[in-house]
Amino acid sequence: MKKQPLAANLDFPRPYTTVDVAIFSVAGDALRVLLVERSREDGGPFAGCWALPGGFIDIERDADLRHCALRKLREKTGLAAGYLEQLGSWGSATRDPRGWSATHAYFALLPAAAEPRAGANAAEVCWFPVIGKGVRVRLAFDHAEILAAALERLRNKVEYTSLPAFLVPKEFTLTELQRAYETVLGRRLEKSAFRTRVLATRLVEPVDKLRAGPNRPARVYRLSNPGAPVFFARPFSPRGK
Amino acid sequence: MKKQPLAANLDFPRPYTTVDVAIFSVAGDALRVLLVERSREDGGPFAGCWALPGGFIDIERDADLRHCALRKLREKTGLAAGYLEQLGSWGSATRDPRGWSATHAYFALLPAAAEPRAGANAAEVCWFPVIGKGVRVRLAFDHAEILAAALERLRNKVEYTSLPAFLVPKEFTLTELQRAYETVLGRRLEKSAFRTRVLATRLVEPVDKLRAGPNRPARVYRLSNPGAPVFFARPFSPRGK
DNA sequence: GTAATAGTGTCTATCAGACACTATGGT
DNA sequence: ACCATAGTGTCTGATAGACACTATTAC
Repeated sequence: MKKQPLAANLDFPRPYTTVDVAIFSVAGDALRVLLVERSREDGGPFAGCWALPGGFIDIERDADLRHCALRKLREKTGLAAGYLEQLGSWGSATRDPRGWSATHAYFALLPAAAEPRAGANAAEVCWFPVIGKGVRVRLAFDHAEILAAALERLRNKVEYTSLPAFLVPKEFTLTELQRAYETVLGRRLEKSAFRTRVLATRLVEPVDKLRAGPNRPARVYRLSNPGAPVFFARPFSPRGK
Repeated sequence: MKKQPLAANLDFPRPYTTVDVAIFSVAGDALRVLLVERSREDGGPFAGCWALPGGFIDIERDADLRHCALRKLREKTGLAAGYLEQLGSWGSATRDPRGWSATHAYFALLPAAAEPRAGANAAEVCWFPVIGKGVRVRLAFDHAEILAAALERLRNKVEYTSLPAFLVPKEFTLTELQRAYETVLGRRLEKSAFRTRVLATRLVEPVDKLRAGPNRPARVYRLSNPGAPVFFARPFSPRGK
């Protein structure tokens, strides 16, 4: 049985360590995810392939994993995330052809209105519509698997949390919020049940504004506590069983 | 703006990478977690301090993160886990005094009967009762935080999954299963509601045995699908709101 | 008034919790 | 017969979904 290495001897090989972020937003009636095109010139693997934004941890600049994820997000979108959650980690001997590597994956939600200024390397960044469990292009590394996990987590949580509130502008009507839920879930919800649920929690609070239109104006709301999501007691419709 | 390193130049500093496992089981009416005492001789940090079992990834032996976690579990308990789930990852410049490090944390559930043979280094391994959000001893690194997160995840999931079935021997009565739920939750459940829920799902199937006692014998059950946990449509009692 | 969407009230099926009841073996 | 625990039946309160109804603005 092999002993743990001594403190004086920490020079055994270590995995490459990266952070990747699945960044979602809604446009119209579609959920979309931000992807970057990998360089064709630096000789790295999966050249020209689309991938989740991410990269190596910079131990000089990143105080911790979350800060690293926030930095990736900022560099690609120029925006602060409405919501950032750790998704999990993927590590194996084979996921990167250069050797044993592990990535810490996050997922982020951006409000619809906020169009990313597409940071430093604009041409390489693009929104892709989500179709089923992923996107139509082949992704680098195991990013298809990570994206599928992010989508599963997002869709699960939408059933019993207020996460879609982070996909909507700061001020919104209840109908707009309901549309965000429906876009992520891929199915319609009952207006009455939706409003009852949302208003029964302390999720939103009314703003003293009305949204005009060719009809009765809608009350405008904002999040009561923009920092943290709300958990509902039950999912939207009984599943499983 | 700093560029990603070229493929030819991957020699920039990388974080130390470890895997840690919070291993739970029940004994009597108490939930307990397995801890190891850190060596006082190898000059490593937190000497003599209790810690979650874990250590550096061995890129020669560990095919992936999960295998690494299974290896740690096997080395400390000599047992295969009934359940092993990834919990999350913790990484920062300061959590390990030796430098930037990241750990991939898992949590595992062991059946009550299975007493660990306490692997290679028996004297250093010990079960500690869980009290509130952790244990009574000070833990190394940020392991108190990781343990608290594991407990929170476990207690949350117990509300709407069959996880406690992995804390119970292969064959069990419904009352024994209910006790496992109650031990983790820290509160009593209604017998009738509990049985209805458990039997309504395909969680368990009867074994052709009875458990004798100074009373009416109880039917013995086993898991229908020992591989995967079952998710219930609702938590045990409405929370939140 | 009409169109269109905002917002509310009512009914019902479902189900968890409560609790009392019956069942069955050991002594 | 009695005890202790296994296991079941019934009632009730809460609530999500369904759906119809009212409200309010632009035109």
